[in-house]
Amino acid sequence: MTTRWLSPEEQRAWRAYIAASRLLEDAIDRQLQQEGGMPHLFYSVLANLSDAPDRQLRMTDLAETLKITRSRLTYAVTRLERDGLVRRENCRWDKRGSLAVLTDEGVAVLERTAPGHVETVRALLFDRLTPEQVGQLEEICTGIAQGLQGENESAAAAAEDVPWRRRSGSCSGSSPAE
Amino acid sequence: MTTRWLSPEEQRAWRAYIAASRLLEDAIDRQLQQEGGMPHLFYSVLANLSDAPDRQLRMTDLAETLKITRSRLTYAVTRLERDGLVRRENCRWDKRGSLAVLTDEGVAVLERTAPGHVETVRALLFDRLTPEQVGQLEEICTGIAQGLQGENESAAAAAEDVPWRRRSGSCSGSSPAE
DNA sequence: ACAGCTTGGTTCAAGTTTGAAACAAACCTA
DNA sequence: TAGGTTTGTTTCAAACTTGAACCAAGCTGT
Repeated sequence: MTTRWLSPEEQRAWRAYIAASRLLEDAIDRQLQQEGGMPHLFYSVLANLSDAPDRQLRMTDLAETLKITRSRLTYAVTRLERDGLVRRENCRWDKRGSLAVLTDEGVAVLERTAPGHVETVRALLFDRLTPEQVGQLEEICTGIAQGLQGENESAAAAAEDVPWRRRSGSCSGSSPAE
Repeated sequence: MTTRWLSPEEQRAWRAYIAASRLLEDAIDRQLQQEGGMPHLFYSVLANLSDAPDRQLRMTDLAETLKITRSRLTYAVTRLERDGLVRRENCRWDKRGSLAVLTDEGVAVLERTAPGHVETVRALLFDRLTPEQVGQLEEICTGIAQGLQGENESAAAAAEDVPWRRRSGSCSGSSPAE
């Protein structure tokens, strides 16, 4: 079949998206690097741990919610561990498992860093969006993300006998947002 | 001033955005790596050159439209040059300058790779958006991008005597989209 | 109880990105 | 026109990412 190229509208949207996402991530990385000494992803690791029950999470679960590979997470946690912000513990239920635990120092760093980060996200993104646009953005991104995960999961599910997975419960938590 | 945290809606939107952009870039990178042997950024370099008059662009201009640092572009072009897809020439007007020129082989690779790429972008993004959402996405991203550049440029402009810059003309071109 | 498959994590090398120099050519300005 | 600043680009080391092994521990069927 002959390729269906992007329409002018799609093309404009695509280019705008690329530009915006590149600029936004760069800006946020720079801010976090300066004020927190770490890239955005590492901050997200801390933020996610702080939201988790007991401030700890299994590596795979964390990687999954962050949408990154396990090896990338291993690197991040290793670095954060070296800096004393996270500690590793082995999972008692599953001897293969490894838990990343947020240390007190990690909490402190997170609390010190969060305001500047949120301020930045606000200034660069939300202050420039109307409430409707916030809703639109969420809807668009949720759909896209679902589609992208759905692929893997449905493929995986189709290849599996058991379609539902049991996972350690997450949820709740009121802490320095991300 | 006490930090204004993100509202629940903003928080949801932010998380969804992070997830979507991470998954999307990963998927696109994987596709392009497999079928074209290069990451998305490198493809974009080729695509942008192919749109340019004479299939050539100054390094700085290219970096600017791609929203990346000059040193990042230097690396990309060096690699593409090693692979024979791009060639460097020195700018005659400005002996400091360097031009990146798309080679015939570069054109060929681009033409061979573009359909799969566009197909992917379509499947992962546009096929999941209504026409209105495409418009919304463009508007949102354009605004954000402008804001993010505006900062630098207005800061730079404020620090300059001459507010407008002369740049080699760009525009036009009908080629394997990006 | 054991062979074989799956899952959770890490390791390692190769590739890419970052940011701060280093350079050279162009552009003032006195 | 010499000296000082700015602009265009590259270089270099350190940091980060990727993907393909690899290893150990759980699970399965026999």
